[in-house]
Amino acid sequence: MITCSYHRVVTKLSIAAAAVDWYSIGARDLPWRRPGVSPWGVLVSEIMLQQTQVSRVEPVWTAWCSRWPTPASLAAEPVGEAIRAWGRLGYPRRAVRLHSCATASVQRHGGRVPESLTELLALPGVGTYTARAVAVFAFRQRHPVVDTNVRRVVARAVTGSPAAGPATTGADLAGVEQLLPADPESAAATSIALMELGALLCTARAPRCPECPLSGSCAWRLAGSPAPTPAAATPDAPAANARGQRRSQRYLGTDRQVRGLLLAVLREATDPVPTARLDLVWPDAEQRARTLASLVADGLAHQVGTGHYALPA
DNA sequence: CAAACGTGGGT
DNA sequence: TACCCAAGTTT
Repeated sequence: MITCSYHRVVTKLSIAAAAVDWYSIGARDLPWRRPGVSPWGVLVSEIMLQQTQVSRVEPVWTAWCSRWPTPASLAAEPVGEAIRAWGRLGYPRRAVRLHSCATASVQRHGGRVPESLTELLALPGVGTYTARAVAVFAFRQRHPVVDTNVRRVVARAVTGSPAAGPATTGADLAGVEQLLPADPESAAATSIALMELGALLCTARAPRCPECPLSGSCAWRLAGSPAPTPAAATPDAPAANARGQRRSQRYLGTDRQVRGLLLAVLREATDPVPTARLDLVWPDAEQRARTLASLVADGLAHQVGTGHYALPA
């Protein structure tokens, strides 16, 4: 009873402390973590890092923050410039939303990134994770910050399961809250450490348990590191069908691919592109028309005159 | 709530 | 080589 819950608290605080200790020697030196980075720099990094590897974000973030060191500097340029600077990071609507974040910061928040969770959540492209990441990493507030890495670390170290279950924001936040020290600064350090641990050691595919500071108390290890249940279908990667046939390709031939092909042409052009040139990137005229229209609807492309397209002004 | 949304890293 | 998965958000 008392002893039991006491040990439970000690264990959880130990997880936080061990992760933070490890972080001081194991963490990467990432540019957006360096002293002096503005809240805007943090916001830019968090948006870029959504579903995107660190190694791909680094050069784009550096160039972006050098060119647009403040929300006002980006808001002063056409959104098309943001889309161009986004390069091949993927999910280019994030560039449009980041430009909108800049505009909103200028119009509603005096040119600064807002500090409250509520105001952050009101920014386009800023959801539960990103709002908390900015509030904690840029403004040092005390909130749980739960991304896919943290969910996996907690699933293994605390719950003992091989992988994180489907995202359940409420329960995930409550679970991590239990691990955080009371002091905001320590809580922030814990969140970054858990994320880094998940990214470098407690990885999804081949975890480096021998190097992990939590391995001694990890519930998953203690249970014998059971393998995850086989064919778990993920949203974007459906498992084999009922007849056991090979799974369908996720990307080739999809609207996603065609959008990417089309947008790449617009991004690299300095002048409006004639539709005849866009016709070259994909043979199916109907799919081309559909995806081009979707790019325009998403604010990623703009029709110029009758037969030309360009990045939006 | 499931599906859509890019592009490439790592094994 | 496949194929999973990556600091998620929106509709």
